[in-house]
Amino acid sequence: MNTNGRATLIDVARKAKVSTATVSRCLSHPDKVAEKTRLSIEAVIDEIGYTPHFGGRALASNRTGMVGAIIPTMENAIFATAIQSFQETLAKSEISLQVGSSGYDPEKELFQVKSLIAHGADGLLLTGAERLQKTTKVLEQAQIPYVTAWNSKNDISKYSVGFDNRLAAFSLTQSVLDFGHRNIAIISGFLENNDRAIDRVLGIKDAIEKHHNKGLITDIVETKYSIKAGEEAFDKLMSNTITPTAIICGNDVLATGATIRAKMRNIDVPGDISITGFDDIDLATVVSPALTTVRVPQVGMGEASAVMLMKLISGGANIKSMIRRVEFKTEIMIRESLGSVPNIMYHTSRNYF
Amino acid sequence: MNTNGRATLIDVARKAKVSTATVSRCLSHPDKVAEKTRLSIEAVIDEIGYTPHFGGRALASNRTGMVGAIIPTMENAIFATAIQSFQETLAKSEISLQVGSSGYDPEKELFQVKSLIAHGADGLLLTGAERLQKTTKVLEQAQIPYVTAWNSKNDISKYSVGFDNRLAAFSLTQSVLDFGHRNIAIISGFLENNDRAIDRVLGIKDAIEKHHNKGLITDIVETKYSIKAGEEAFDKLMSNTITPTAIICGNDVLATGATIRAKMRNIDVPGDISITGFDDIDLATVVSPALTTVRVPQVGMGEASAVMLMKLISGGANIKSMIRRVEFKTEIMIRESLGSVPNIMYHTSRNYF
DNA sequence: TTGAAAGCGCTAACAT
DNA sequence: ATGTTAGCGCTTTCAA
Repeated sequence: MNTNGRATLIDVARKAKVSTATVSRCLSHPDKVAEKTRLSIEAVIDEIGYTPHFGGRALASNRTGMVGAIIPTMENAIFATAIQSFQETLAKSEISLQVGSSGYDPEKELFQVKSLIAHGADGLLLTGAERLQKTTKVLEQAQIPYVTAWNSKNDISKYSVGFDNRLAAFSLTQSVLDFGHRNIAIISGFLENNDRAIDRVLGIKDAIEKHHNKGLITDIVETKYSIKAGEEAFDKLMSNTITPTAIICGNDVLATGATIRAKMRNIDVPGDISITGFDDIDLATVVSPALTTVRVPQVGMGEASAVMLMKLISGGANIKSMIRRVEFKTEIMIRESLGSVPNIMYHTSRNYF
Repeated sequence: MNTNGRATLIDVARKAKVSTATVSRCLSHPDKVAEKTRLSIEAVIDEIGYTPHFGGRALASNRTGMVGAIIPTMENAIFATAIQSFQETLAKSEISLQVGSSGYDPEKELFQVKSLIAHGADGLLLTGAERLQKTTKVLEQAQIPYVTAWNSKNDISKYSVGFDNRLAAFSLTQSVLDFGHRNIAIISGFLENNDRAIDRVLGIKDAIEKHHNKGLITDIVETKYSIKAGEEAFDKLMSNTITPTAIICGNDVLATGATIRAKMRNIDVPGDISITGFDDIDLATVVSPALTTVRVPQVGMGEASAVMLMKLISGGANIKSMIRRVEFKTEIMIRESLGSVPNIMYHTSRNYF
């Protein structure tokens, strides 16, 4: 018993009449201990409810069995789901996960990185490719392995798991153009410090350019990622002098907000206006009409980044030969919220009734 | 430099020409160090990118500045939101959070509890009041402070933050009965090992009993918490010989599934059948018709449990006088999905057209 | 297969 | 205000 009344290795050793070394071995390399010894040690451990002290272990072995992940927020299902599968994959190898959220703020991210390193994370999962120079410096000085997720571009020298946001947005926009839309508005998350959001906007512009600029971006509203913000952005767009026939949203949460507000205002989707999302979370199919969106491989990314990070941590010779980048494909999910451009003639004639 | 090339306190001390104690003090109690000394130490720390080793600190001080939380799953927004506010509240006091998920499995919960204790959690947040005896034993033997959330009953001797699931379900069911419903079905999460789910079912039964059993529970379907499961449960209920006029669901996710499936099958909600949820997450207002549900104080619970846990950890004399239980009120949100019992006459007559 | 003992990096009590 | 030093609980090398 230590001064806090907590059982220690020594207590176990005494009670089992073996040395601390044997108890330690029994825990870390059970196969190197005689069956009989092992059983009696395990009995004692159970009896006095011993759990190894993490600090001692970390100090002696310089490994914690813990990795950290920093995501913008757990409130968006897309991150929650990915982090859940990340965690489940780690748990299979008895690695635990410490989570921090940055709230899309690079300063907060730096703070969390420092905190996780200080707390002995064996490795880190970060969101997106861009961060403060200082953060990168801290990461390198700590020599801590890390994987970035959600963005497979702009990240040549590092380990990353993700998809091409720009390309995905490009494909989605092509579908929108194919439906005949020319006046397109964008509701995006704040672009500053958010490479995923920036890439998505760039992808949209790429597609319009490729169509010889026959498309027009009527407006870009930047706002926070919430349903309410999506609703307000929709209002803003509809109060402009040039209104869009299609709204491309930075994610499903924003698109859901826009769709809800359209319904409130008796604006038909997609009859009067088309709306698209990004991510394909549950909301996308629950809202009515169901959202045309981009399916993002949440679960796959969680698993792949866990596997990559674990390889990086166990290190050794195989690191040089390992895959540094996993790029997932995305899929455009065409659903009801995207339709043809409204026929102006019809609209006009309707006024006669 | 240690063997891993990581900077240590000694490196800082040498470079700053002071003792390790002074560096340590500079980090933990900056006010006890001369301004000048502090500045030069901080400069060195920045220069060589030193971050303190968590294990060493934990070992020496027996505090980690980390707490653990175990929730069933991050995929349900109700837990994600609560855990987010829990984390934000902790972060204000520079306490970090390690999250584990149990998947509603008490064995997994035990595993996570052990893991978090082993990793030096200063305290724990657990979900619900019931757990394996063994888990309780481990918690007590480790003498680790913990708070339970989501259930304010059945937990007299412990520290808890939550609300009365049974009472909330009771009130909700009263509303359902007030609308004239007598044939009521339940779609619940698996009841085994889930005290919140059990309490909700009990609350429903309480209300029906109070109405002199004029109500009838036509069926209880237990299933996992997913939209798809809610859909399938709806099908099951409609294939019974006695069909309900109202379905009370264990949470919003299940209710969303049921509502979606009703729409698919051209069954009008609430015209033909009423549906209620529980939690009031985003889904509840996004699905159409919007769900009548119970608003659960997600953010409040997250904050309150963080505050309570931090008090418990800092300990001292104030523990005896502190509040051991915070019980939040819930609110019934009446929305479109709950309506009057369908008029059979009308239904019959409709067949004439 | 097991034991003895030397640290791992840090904190805090005590000494200066 | 700063330095000295004894551990904190564990792992791991080396020896038996």
